[in-house]
Amino acid sequence: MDVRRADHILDDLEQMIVTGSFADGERLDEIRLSEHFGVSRTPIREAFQKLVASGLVEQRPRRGVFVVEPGPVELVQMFEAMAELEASCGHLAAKRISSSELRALEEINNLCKQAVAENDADQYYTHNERFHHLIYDAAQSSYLRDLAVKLQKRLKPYRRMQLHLRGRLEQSMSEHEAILSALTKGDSARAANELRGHVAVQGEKFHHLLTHLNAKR
Amino acid sequence: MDVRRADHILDDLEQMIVTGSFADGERLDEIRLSEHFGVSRTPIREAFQKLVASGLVEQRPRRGVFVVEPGPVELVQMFEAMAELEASCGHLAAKRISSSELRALEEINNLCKQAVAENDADQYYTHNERFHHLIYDAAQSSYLRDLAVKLQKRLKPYRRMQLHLRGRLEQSMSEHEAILSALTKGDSARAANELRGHVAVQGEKFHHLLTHLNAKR
DNA sequence: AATTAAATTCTTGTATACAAAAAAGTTGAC
DNA sequence: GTCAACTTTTTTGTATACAAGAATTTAATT
Repeated sequence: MDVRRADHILDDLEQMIVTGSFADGERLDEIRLSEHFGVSRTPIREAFQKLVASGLVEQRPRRGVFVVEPGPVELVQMFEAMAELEASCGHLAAKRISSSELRALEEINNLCKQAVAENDADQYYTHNERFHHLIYDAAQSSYLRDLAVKLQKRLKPYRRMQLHLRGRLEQSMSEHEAILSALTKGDSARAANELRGHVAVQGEKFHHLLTHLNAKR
Repeated sequence: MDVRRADHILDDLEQMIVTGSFADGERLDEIRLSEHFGVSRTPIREAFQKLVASGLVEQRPRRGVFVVEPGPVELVQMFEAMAELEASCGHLAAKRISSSELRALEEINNLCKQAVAENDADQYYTHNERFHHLIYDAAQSSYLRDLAVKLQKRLKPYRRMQLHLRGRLEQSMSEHEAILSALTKGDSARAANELRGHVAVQGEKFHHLLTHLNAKR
C-alpha cells in the first residue's frame, strides 16, 4: 500500500471525527471502516494508533477505540495549555527573532489588517494561523514548535467558532499589534503575556465557546 | 496476548533504547525483535508506532524505524521546552495551588533537604521528581501536565547526568526554596521564572551535559 | 578492475486466518 | 416478568501468508 493511501485513511478519519461523523463516545468499527476504505483491518488499526497518539480517540484494551469529544473542562484546559505554549514561544522568540522574520511577521500582519478591513473572517483565519506559526518558528526550539503546532491543529475545529464573535476580529488585530511591538523591542516577558492573553479563552470568548459546544449536541 | 505482555514489550524496547542497546541511527529489526520477545511481528510493529509517538524512534516509510539519539542541539531545545513547560505549570500553579498541596510540597521539599544533608543524590533525584510532579498537578491543567510528564520522562536519562555536578544539589535546593516561596505568595510571574531557571540548562550545566554526551559515544 | 544492469534476497506493508476475550442473545428457574 | 447462567456471536489481538518495494549480490560489459 503506498504511503499516500495510508495517510489518506488517517486524514479522512481525522476529518470524520472532527466534523462529527461519529457520536461522542462511539466505538470506531474496524470492520466497517476497513470495508469503507476498501482495505483490511491492519491499516485501519495502524491509523487508530496514530489517532490515539493525537488524542482524538481513546483506546480501551480489548474493547476498541472510542472517539473522545473533549468536554468544556478539557477544552478550557487545552486552550489554557495553548496559551501557555504560545507564551513560551513568544518568550523565546522575543530574544531570537531575526529582522527578516520580523519583517515577514509585519507583512502577514498587514494581510490580517486587510482581511479585517474587508471583514473577511476566513482570510483573517488563514493569515492569523500563519502569523502564529511564524512566531513558533522564531522561537527556534523545534520541540516547542511541534507541541504548539500539534495542539493548534487539535483545537482548530473549536477555534473556528471563536471567529464569529462580534468585534473579535478588531480586538484580535489590536492584540497582534501589541505582540508585534513586544517582539520588536525584544521584551520577552511582555511578548509572553500578550500572546497568553491573545489565545486565552476568557470572558465573552469563554461564554461563546460553551454556547457553541452545547449547540453541537 | 494480554495487555501486560504488550506493555512489557514497549517498556523493554524503551529501556533498551535509552540505555543504549542500539547504536544511534540503527534500524530496529522487526524479525529479530519478534524472535527476541517470542511474538510475531504484529505486536512489535504496534510497539514501534508507540515509540514513534514518543519520539524515541523515527519511521521512514518502506525503510523501517530508526533510533534517534538527539544531538546536542536537539537536547538543548528539549531542555528549553521542558523549562518553558515547568514555567507554565508554575505560572498556573501559583494561582491555583491549594493549602494542602502547598503543605505536601513543603513536606517533599524537606525530604529533599534531608537528602542533600546526607549527600544522597539518588534520594534527592526521587524526591525532586515528586516535587515537580506536584507542581504539574497543582497547575490543574491536565493537558499541560501530560506534556510535562511526557517530556520529563523523555529527558530522564539525560537529567541523571546533571545530578553529579559538584555543588548542584545545594544550588538546586535553594532554587526549590525560591520556587516554594513564590508559589506560597501566589506570585505567578516569579514562580514561572524561578522554575524556568531551575530547569534550564545553562552555564556549567550546559558544559557538563555536552561533556557527558560526548563520553557516551 | 570498475561500472552498470539484472537477478536475488531481504524487509516492509497488507491481507487473511485464528484464538481469546467481551458482548449479545437464549434458555430456564423462580 | 425478572434475573442468572449458559450459549452464540461479535470483536479484538496475534500469527501467518503474501505482495511489492528496497537493498544486496551477481553477472556482464567496457
